[in-house]
Amino acid sequence: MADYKVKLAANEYLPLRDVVFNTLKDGILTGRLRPGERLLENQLADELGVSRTPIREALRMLEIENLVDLIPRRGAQVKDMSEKDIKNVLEIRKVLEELAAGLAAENITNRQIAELKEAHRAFVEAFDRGDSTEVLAADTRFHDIIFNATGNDKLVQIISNISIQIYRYRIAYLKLLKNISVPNEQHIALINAFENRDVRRAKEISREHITDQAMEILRSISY
Amino acid sequence: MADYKVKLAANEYLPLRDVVFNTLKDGILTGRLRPGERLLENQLADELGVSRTPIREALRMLEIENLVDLIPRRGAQVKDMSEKDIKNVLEIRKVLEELAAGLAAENITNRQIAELKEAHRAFVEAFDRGDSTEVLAADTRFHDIIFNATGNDKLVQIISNISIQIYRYRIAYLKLLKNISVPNEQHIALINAFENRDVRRAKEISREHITDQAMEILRSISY
DNA sequence: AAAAAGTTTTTTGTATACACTACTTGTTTT
DNA sequence: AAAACAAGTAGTGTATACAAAAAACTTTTT
Repeated sequence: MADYKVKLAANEYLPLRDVVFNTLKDGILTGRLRPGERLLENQLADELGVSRTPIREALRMLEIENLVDLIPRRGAQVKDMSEKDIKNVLEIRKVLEELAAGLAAENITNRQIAELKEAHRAFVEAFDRGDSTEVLAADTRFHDIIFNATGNDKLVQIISNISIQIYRYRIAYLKLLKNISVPNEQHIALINAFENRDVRRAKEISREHITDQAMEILRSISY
Repeated sequence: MADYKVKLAANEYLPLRDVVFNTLKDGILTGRLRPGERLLENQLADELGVSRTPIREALRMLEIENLVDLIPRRGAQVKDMSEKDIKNVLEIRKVLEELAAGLAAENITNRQIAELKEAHRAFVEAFDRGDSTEVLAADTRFHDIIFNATGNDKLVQIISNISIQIYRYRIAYLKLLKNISVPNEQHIALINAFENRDVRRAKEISREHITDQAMEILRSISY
């Protein structure tokens, strides 16, 4: 009874490489580390209070995750994305989200639909409060529930992977969002389609939703 | 004039981590390293004649690439895929290949169409010779030409990433392939759609092609 | 003053050392 | 004989050392 704490502590172990990986990833996603910025091993090691070994391993992981560019003997830098890259990613996201919406409509549970409603409520409420960080968090949660409802783990992973690449630009777009009515209606319509297990309609709304969002993101980056 | 060799040599440099990464990747794809097999750092270091450092970095990369599983303090092993995982991947591949076929129909050059015909010719010829390795190589080439014709680098990368995960099982399927007439007709019809820049038709055939292939792969693994 | 050559400094690449955890084997206890 | 315990062994995690290349800075040459 008293040893659950010990067990928890045992599971809390994370290799330093993963701590570094998460720290750098977060830094890149939030924009604290800017595109093009050099990532010097010694400097990072000093800042994070570890040796170069876990830093280097984390950089290799970030390279494969497409968050940093790595040139042999030259070092690493935060990946920069061109407008074309963003367009390309959004194009992929569109078909994957559509696939996800269709699968979710087939497999979603009532419990998950309730969670979806709750996430949407938080989304609207955060927007009214003007809390753009929470707007993004709630929106991400809303979509994550859908992905998990697909029952396709690989899809969850791939969408999360490509979403991460454009996360920075999605923040920018949501901060500029003045009117919530369109995404609001789309979320409600999507929940509705799920309640009716209407695959065709869920795909249709999803496609629309991502297309609209893509247009807004692209507009917001070409200031 | 004489220094092109020097220049080549200069560009030939690859860090050991990348050499190790490529070696292990190839081993996993060809099946020399079996699913579930443990990858011991010391053993690999001895076999490849390098220290543990590049081995470890390569293992981190392979983890993110989803080719190995990595449990902290326990080590790495070649990733095993369940039938469900394979189904999941094929489901994703279907929509991405369809997207690729549509984009390719819009953007493909006559030069690329010629390459496509050549790859298809090699495919048929290898099949007639009973050379299943070359069948797979030619088929891969055929699809790679299409991906590159999309003009969407991110798509190329993601499809290659997920294709790699099921590469082992695609080999098995192609080795069992007794009759080439269906893929043969589909390839020809696809080339035809490209020649006419017929987006809708290209997508349709692609969907069919991958659906058929998926069914065959799934049948071949559930012996 | 600009270019070239040489020198120092910074940074990455690789190997190695040591600590600590997980596993194995053998022993003791019941 | 099974379970519990205790070495001993093998393996991963992290830090550090040194080599080699790239970058920055100086000096020399023109």
